[in-house]
Amino acid sequence: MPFPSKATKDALSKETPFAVIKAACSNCNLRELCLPLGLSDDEMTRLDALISVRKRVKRGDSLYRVGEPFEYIYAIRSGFFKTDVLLEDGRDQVTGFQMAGELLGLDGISTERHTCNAVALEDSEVCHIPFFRLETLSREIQTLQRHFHKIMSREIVRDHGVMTLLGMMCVEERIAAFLLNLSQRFTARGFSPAEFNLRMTREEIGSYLGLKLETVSRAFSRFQEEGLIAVQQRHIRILDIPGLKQIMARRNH
Amino acid sequence: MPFPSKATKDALSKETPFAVIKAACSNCNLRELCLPLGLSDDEMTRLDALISVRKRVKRGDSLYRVGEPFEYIYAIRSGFFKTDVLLEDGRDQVTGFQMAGELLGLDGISTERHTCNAVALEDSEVCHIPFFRLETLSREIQTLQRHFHKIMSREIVRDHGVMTLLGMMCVEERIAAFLLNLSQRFTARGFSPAEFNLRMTREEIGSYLGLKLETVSRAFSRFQEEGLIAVQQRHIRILDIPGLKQIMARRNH
DNA sequence: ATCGCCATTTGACCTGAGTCAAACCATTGC
DNA sequence: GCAATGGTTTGACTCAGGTCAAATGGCGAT
Repeated sequence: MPFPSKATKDALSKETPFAVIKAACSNCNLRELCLPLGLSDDEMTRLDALISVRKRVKRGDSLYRVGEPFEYIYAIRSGFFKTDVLLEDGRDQVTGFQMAGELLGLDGISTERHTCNAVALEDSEVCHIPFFRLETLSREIQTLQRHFHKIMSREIVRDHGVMTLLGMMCVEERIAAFLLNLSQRFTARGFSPAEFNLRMTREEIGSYLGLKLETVSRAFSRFQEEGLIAVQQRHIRILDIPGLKQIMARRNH
Repeated sequence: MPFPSKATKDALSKETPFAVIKAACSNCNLRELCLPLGLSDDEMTRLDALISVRKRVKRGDSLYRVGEPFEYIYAIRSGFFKTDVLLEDGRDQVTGFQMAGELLGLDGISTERHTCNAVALEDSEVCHIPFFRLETLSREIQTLQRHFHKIMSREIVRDHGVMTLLGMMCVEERIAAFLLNLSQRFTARGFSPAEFNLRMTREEIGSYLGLKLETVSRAFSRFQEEGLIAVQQRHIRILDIPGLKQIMARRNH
């Protein structure tokens, strides 16, 4: 990257409103990862027409909260989110981390109310896609319909993966799986597979992986001692990807 | 129920092929739980036209297996299924239990291959719904499209619930949640909320809940001692529904 | 009716992850 | 520059749930 991400972010935040509004799927560099995948130019223009709003969400702010009426699904243009559900007693379970090109809000379709909270873990930009108009359009454009169904199904498959992780993996396997997953997703976005900044706290990682923050911290330290990774606070360098993969293979139980 | 379930099952299995083929959504008593919800008579007839096949799956047989090409989604007409994913080392995680009126196979849409196994836990009957024709039809019938999207979204929300369970509930909470969930689903199907037969082994329950079979067995015994339930092998009588709910509320951690 | 096979239950013991507590470190506001 | 804040690391100890093993009980096949 020519600029550190801080600088890029500042530049973006100085864009004129005009520029922000004009931006849409057709000239978005995420279109191969996001909803418009596979659409013709003409079809993409029609999808563009739906997405009138693109909004900034500041780090720590929520995009939507449990119980709010469902109206949009959201495509992350830039930034990083977590979704979580709260139990009555106040503690919460992180159900996912989402990055650029991924969709948020699919959980709301079922009851037309959001069933989780989506919180920005860094300053982010999201495209608002009016869901009911998206349904209309996907009745007209088969490619769009198909791809939307695939995205929903992919979310179900991802969730099954998390269940497997929570149901039968030990600490080290969970952490290895987590790091490899992030690495793979950063790679798909043109970033380094081996070096990145975590946007979330140890506690959030722990919540996602069904562990306590101390356990996450200890696992990172142990991986560091073993030369698998180099951790410095939120900065991670993966030194031995095959080594991490092997941790998940050698199941000793 | 006028007859014990054994007798009903035998009667069904003696139906003529003719009767089996004619049966379809329009005269299915599950239509209010299943895909056709909300369709007009005319629309339902068009959905019927897709569903040419209804098949029996014997207890222990699989409806589909990981890696098989995806072509249909399946509506359970009668019976009981589990879905599971296998890890390389042979152990498996049960990702769900499905009963009459629920859909199977949504996981396959994303890659057009099945990503889990669906196994009948008792002799069952399923309607085969050719997915690509369903997509076509749902481009024409808005109600069908909407309802299908809701079903997929509901599955995502359900999965989040399981993550919460696996990520932060203790043994007793998991078992209570499991029993209450079954109770509620049986109720929705017109059966007793308080008395039913488990179709799955302790091991399968354990796999679903992230526990070992011995732990499941002990929890059942403890609940029995406390007068919350009466267990006799696979037969469960829930004696104190509020008591079970309270277990999930009084979070002591 | 009986045999053999599983599923289930129960007990005794063990261990991996949680808990509690203290120290450390980086960042931000004054 | 310093203090306050909040995230992170590390250590010592505990315990919920896992492991291993043995006894029991149902049920299908013959």
